[in-house]
Amino acid sequence: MLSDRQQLILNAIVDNYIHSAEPVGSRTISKREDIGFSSATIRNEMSDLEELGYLEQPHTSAGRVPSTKGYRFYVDNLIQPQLLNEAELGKLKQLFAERILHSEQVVEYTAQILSQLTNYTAIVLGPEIFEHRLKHIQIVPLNETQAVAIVVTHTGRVENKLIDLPEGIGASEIERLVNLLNAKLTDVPLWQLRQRVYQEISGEMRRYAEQYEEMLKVLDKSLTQEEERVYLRGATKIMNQPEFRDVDKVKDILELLEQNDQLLHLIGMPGDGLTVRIGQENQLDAIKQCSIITTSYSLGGKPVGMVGILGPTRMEYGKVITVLNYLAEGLSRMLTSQFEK
Amino acid sequence: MLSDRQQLILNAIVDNYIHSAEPVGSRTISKREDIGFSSATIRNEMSDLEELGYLEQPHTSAGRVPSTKGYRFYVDNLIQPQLLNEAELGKLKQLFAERILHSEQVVEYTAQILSQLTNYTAIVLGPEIFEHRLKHIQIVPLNETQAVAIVVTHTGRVENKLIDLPEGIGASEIERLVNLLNAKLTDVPLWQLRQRVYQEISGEMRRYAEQYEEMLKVLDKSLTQEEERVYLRGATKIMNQPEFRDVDKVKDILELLEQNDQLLHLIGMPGDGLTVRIGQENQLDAIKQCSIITTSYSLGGKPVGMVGILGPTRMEYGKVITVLNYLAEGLSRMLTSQFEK
DNA sequence: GTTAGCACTCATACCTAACGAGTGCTAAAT
DNA sequence: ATTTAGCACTCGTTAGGTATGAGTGCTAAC
Repeated sequence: MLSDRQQLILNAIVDNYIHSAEPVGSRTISKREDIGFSSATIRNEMSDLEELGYLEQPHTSAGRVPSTKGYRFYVDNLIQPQLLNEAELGKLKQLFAERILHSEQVVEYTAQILSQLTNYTAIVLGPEIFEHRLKHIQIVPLNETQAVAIVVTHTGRVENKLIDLPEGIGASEIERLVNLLNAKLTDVPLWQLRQRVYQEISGEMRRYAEQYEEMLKVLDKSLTQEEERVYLRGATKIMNQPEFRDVDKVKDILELLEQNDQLLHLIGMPGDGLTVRIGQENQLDAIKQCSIITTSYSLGGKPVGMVGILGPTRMEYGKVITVLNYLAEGLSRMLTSQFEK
Repeated sequence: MLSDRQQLILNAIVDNYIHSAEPVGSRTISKREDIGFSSATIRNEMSDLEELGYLEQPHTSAGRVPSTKGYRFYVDNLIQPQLLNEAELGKLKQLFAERILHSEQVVEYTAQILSQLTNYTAIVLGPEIFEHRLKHIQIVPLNETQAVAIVVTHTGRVENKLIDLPEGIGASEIERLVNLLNAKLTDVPLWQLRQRVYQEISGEMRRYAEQYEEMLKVLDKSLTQEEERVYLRGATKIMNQPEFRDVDKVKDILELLEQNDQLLHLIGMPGDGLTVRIGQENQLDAIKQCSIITTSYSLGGKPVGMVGILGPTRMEYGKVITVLNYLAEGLSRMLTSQFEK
């Protein structure tokens, strides 16, 4: 375990490096107000910290830089919660004051503001719709073979899907089906829909005609649609970081961020609380020099989505964590209140 | 006007530069198979071409590089239509073979394929819905104060908007309104909707109650929604270009591309045919070292959307133009056939 | 245990010289 | 009148060599 002084010094080094982006030397630390030792003492401690794996030296005559282990210790033990200033708080409150918005849009704005506030890249995973309850279902035929199935949830989310109609089905039959579905399935949570369709409806429907068998398959398809929506904002912010002035490094990262499915991996699954993945701890090579902080937001106590920040390992962990917590909480409150109406 | 030989040489220089990205010297040109002159002769011609403004010299002891004017002449007069190879054609045909897709999704894939095929950045503007005819309209109340208005067009496009309900309006009244709307407005082109609502419906509605006045405003709002959808793919491709190995240059461009409204400016309005904007000809500083080639695709003869490519001024104009034309035509055919059903 | 002092390391900046790609001009060849 | 060979000249790029200084590690004194 690290001594108090070692912790003090490690903290000072990480802190300094986060703001300067330059390897920090013993003299710099000894000059800090909160440190009362000479550079020689610091040097000795630094040497020890390096031996223990908390610091690294780019080359012999340079200062020290925190290692992944160093950041990890910093995040787990040293970090102090940071308060937001007026302007920042204002922006956040403004977001949650918006009223006439789909929950989806709120999430989109959240990503925007998250990125603006932190100057890092924001990744937000839209709320999973499992918990949402069916408000209305509609099937609109376009021609003899195609129709659009539309599902509206009680929070105002609208999903739609183009479907192929079974041959020989008529408008009136579709209408009958839609009425039946609305009568039986309103207020059923989406995650139960498939099951309920089979349990309650299929029996009744089978009476009508064998086309319904086909129809059922189609319905099933349109109900299980569950597109993952990830919002990415401020992807270019990484280029403001001095350690990413190299096109090749940046390219790998941005190419990664261009792929939606990779974003899903990065952001993780709802349910994990605040998670910090630092540098080497990341699986993907492209972001081994980055850190990702994520947390989930919830709806009625159940986690349904994620908000996250991607930045350099040399990230302002304190601030980012504060902002993320604040936003996740706000989002949760907002969604929950919408949910309970 | 340029002599035949000058044109031949200019063509050779642009061609060479496009593939090498290095200033091209007189010897390089004289060694080409299609050129039968010594380097000295080429030098003299180059000197003339520079004086005329078609070429530029980065510095005295370097070769020549085409100026914007040079590229312009190349594009307008020298370029030869390029044929696509098997693999490329295959990919394009595959796209248009897909059947069960919203037109919106086809457009999205188009951007993807465009970028893959050219190795440049693709920008595609989704089809404007003016021409689309109303198939179905639905208003789903969520609670006492809010509802979702849904508009389905006959091509299967679904628009939805969260709206505030006027106070005191009941579910049955909404239903009556929706029925009225569907009865009167089906098959009306979207661009006429607002007008028709006022002309035909408002009179009848006014009879019911004064709430409808409020309701009308809301409807109007939800019908005029017309979100511009721009699809951007392969934004990072620009980093493959040797002249964009500099983070600062790339940053400006990518930041521009992050802003949806700016993308709209870049891509232009449907209606313009094939347009090439080269380097300095672009308004925005960030892309004065880039060229943009756009063309529109249409629906039933009327232009409704745009496809475009953003690349370095040193772009493979011939190939890009071929691909764009091919895709725009294919898209038009596909949309039109869907439209006519 | 702490600190002052000092030799040592090594990335960076700066300078200079050599190199060579490419030009422009002139004079000879066609 | 063109075209071309020849050659001096320009200037960006590269390589080598040195000075600089930030920072270390070690030792000896406090």
